Amino acid sequence: MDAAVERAMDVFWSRGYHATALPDLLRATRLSRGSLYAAFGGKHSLFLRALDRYIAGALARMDVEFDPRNDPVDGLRAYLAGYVDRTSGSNGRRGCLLVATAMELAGGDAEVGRRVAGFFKAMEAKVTNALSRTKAAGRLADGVEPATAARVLVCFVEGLRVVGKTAPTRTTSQAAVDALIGRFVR
Amino acid sequence: MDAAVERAMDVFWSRGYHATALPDLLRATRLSRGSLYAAFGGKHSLFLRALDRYIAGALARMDVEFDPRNDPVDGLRAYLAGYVDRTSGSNGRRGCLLVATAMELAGGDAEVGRRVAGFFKAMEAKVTNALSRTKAAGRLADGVEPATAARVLVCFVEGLRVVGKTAPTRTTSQAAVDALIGRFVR
DNA sequence: TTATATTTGGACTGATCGGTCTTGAAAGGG
DNA sequence: CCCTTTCAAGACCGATCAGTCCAAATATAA
Repeated sequence: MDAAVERAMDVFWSRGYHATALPDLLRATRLSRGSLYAAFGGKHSLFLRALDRYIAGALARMDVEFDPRNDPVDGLRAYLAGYVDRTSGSNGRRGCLLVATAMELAGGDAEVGRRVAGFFKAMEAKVTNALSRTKAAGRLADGVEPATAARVLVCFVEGLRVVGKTAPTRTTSQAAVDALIGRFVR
Repeated sequence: MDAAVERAMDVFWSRGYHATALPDLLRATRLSRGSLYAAFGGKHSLFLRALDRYIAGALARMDVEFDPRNDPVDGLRAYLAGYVDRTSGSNGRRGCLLVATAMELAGGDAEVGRRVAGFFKAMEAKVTNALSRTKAAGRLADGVEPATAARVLVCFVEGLRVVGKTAPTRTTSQAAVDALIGRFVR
C-alpha cells in the first residue's frame, strides 16, 4: 500500500493533478477501481497522500544534507548541488511535484495550500538553521542575516525548478548556484 | 477580438489550462461556441494566443523598466519591485500564467515548451544587458559576471512567483529582494 | 469439503469534456 | 419589401471523467 502511494506519486509528478486520469492511477498502482476507492477514498485523497510522501522525502533529504555533525557550508553546497542535479537536462524537464502542485492547486484547494505553505516554511527554517551555523563558524559574508538569506535561497531553488522545465545544461545551473553561494558564504 | 484574447488569458491565468473548460471561456469572451471556433480554432490555439499575449506584456514591461535612458540600477530595482508587488498577498495567490504553464504543459507540449524557453531566454538577455550597463557604470559588486548573475536573478524572481502562491507579506518579499540585490550591486 | 469472508475485474452511472452542426434571428443591400 | 449574408444560441456528438456497484473468483476457516 505504501508502494501504491509511491507509484501514484510518480504519475501525479509526471502529469499533474488534472491531467492524471483514474485509469492512469489504476495502471500504476495495479489496483482495481474498487480497491483503490476502498484503500484511499478517491483521487483527491490519494493525491494528498502522494503529496505528503513527496514532502516527507524532501524534508528527510534536507535533514541528511544539513546534518549538524557536518560543516554547515558543505551542507549548503550539498543542498544546492541536489537542486542542480534535479533541475538539469531530463531531470529538470520532469519537474517538481511540489512546485507544479503549488501553481496548479495551492490557490483554490485549502488542504493543498496548507501543505505547500508548510513545506516552504519548513524548508526555510532548515536553511535558516544551516546559515546560522555558518555564521557561528564565521563563514557567512558580512551583513548577511540568516533568515532573510534563507528566503533568498528558497526562492532561488524553487525558481531553478521552474527554469529547469526548459532542460538547461548542468553547467549553466551550477554556474548560477556558484555565483549565488559565493556572494553569501566565504 | 484582441479583447477576447485578453479575457481568455485572465481565465487561463486564474485556473490553468486543464482546469479551464470551454464554457468558462465562452462566458469570459462573450463569444458563442461557433464564433470561438471560427475565430481561434479551438481551446489549445486560443491558449497559445493568450500565452503569447502574456509573454509580450511581460517583455514590454521590462523594456520600460530597463529603459537605457535611465540608471540601470534603478531599472533593476524597478524590475524587482514589480515582482514584489505581483508576488505578495492576493496578487501572489493569483500566481503567474507563465510559471503555471511551464509546470503544467512545458514538458509535454512542444509549442508551449518553445514559448516558455524563449521567454526565459529573452528575460535573461534583458537582465544581462541591464547588469552589463550596471558594470559599465562601476556599480556592480566585484567579481560579478553579468550573464551568470542574470540567471541568478531570473531564477530568484520565478521562485518568488512560486512561493508567492502562499501569499507572503510584502515586507517579507521585499526583504529578500533587498538582501539579494545588495549582494550584487553597490 | 463446505461455508464464509475478501477481493477482484469491469459494467454501469450521470456529468462533463472539446468539438461540430443546425436552426433561427438579425443585419445589410438591392 | 424581399432576398441574401452573417452570426449567435444551443442541440447534439462520441469520448472520457470520477465514482458506485455487483457478480464472479479467490482466499480463509472450520
